[in-house]
Amino acid sequence: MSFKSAMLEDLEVRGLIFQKTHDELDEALAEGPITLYCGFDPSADSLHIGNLLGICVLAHFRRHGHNPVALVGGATGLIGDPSGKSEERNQLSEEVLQKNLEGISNDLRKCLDRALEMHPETLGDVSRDEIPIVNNADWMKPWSFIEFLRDVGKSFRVNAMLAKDSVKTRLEEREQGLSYTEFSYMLIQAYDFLHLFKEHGCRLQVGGSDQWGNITAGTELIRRTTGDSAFGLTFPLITSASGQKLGKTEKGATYLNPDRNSPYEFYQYWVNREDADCERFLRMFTFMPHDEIDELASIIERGENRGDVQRRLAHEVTWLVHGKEEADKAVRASKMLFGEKIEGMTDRDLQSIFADVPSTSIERGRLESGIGILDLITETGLRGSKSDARRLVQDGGAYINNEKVDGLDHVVDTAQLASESMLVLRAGKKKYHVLAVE
RNA sequence: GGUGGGGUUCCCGAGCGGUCAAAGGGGCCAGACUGUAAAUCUGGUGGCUACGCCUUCGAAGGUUCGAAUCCUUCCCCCACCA
Repeated sequence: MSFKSAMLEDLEVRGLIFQKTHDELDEALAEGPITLYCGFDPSADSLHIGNLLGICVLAHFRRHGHNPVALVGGATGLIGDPSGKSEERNQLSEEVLQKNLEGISNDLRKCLDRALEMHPETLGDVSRDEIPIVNNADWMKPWSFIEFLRDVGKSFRVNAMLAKDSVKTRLEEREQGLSYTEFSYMLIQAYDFLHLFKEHGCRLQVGGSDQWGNITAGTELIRRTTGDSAFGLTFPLITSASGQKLGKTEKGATYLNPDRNSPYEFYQYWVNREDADCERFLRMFTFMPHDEIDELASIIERGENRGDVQRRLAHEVTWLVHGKEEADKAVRASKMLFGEKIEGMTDRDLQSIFADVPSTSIERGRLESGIGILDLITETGLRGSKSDARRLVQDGGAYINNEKVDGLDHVVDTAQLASESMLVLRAGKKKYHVLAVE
């Protein structure tokens, strides 16, 4: 398939087109910059990796010179989108919602701005204007129920609503059912589109493939009330090559907010992607030139990947979400946390690298006179008993500053500090503990 | 209420007088290999002042030089009968 617009061409290559409402979108995009939007659900105080694709799609549009608008669902968040949900959602209190709105607006703004500082070689002619972040509560709240039913509800056929996938699936699962509240959700999202169309000249809504029903409800409403046509475009639902949902780990979702998941954890999420996912993810989530991605892909194809491709991917995405400085730090921390000898560091460095690692402080005097390794391992809680600690050392699984402890009678003293006042103990491959003298 | 079977270490499960800190498997912990993956392989898996000692086999008593193993009582599970 060939496109007139560079924009759709690019999205196609990136694998980001799932469905679009009509092909005229291509012409519209070729003619010049258009305004488009994507909505984000305030179900938590931070977005997570599952939301990242929407951000990236907006960013791709922005880098092509179009004008994205981000919508946060201050109104819809009070209702709950039934799309793709098997059960009725818990309603959020106004207070929590407010906090969530601030959190995700913050995430959105940062990412969308950083998207412009990356890869100038693929950056088009763009506007540096601040991206509008709008809240649908601002225009939904003033409506009275009666007025909304008369003005907006009139344009919806229940038959059509019932036919939508999001509604149909829920009704078929009789156990769950669907509240009137959630059933009405699509009216609000449809009205959002109409509102943005009128007020911001917004002609395109993008979203995940599960949003198709809500998006087309919007384009229909615009056609009925104004006679104009607006567009919808969805991107595919992303799963890993092995079928895992994007962003999910054993511990749950990985969030964009550094207070929830540190930049290091975020970076690690991407480092741990399978080979088979790397090329796709590089295209979707980074702004690297395609020939550069081709090159990385060929490394994997030749079977020569030693994790470099993942590290490259991780650095790019971490930069987008947490900034370059944090991304670089995550790279350094990863080296330390995966075996590189720790020495000649400052307390500050160690503190930031091992921020999430448990630590114990100890009196300077005790360390000066030396502490047996077995005592140290039990006191720091790395092992629960001395017998257990003994086994660890015998197995060769005990490390100080990433150097293997040589024997059971090893004595630790101040000479082994890796920085002014800290040293790093390790049990096995991953379990770290920071010891600090006070 | 009656009869039969059973409660073993993190879990499952063998053991039925000394050779039992207790087979085997799972899990877990390490190590090797590797790319911070998976798989595989190796070792370990009650505690301690450690070639020895102490505490563990539902609970409490008892027999015995010696008990997870035998006896008594109690508690709890399961099956069948009423």
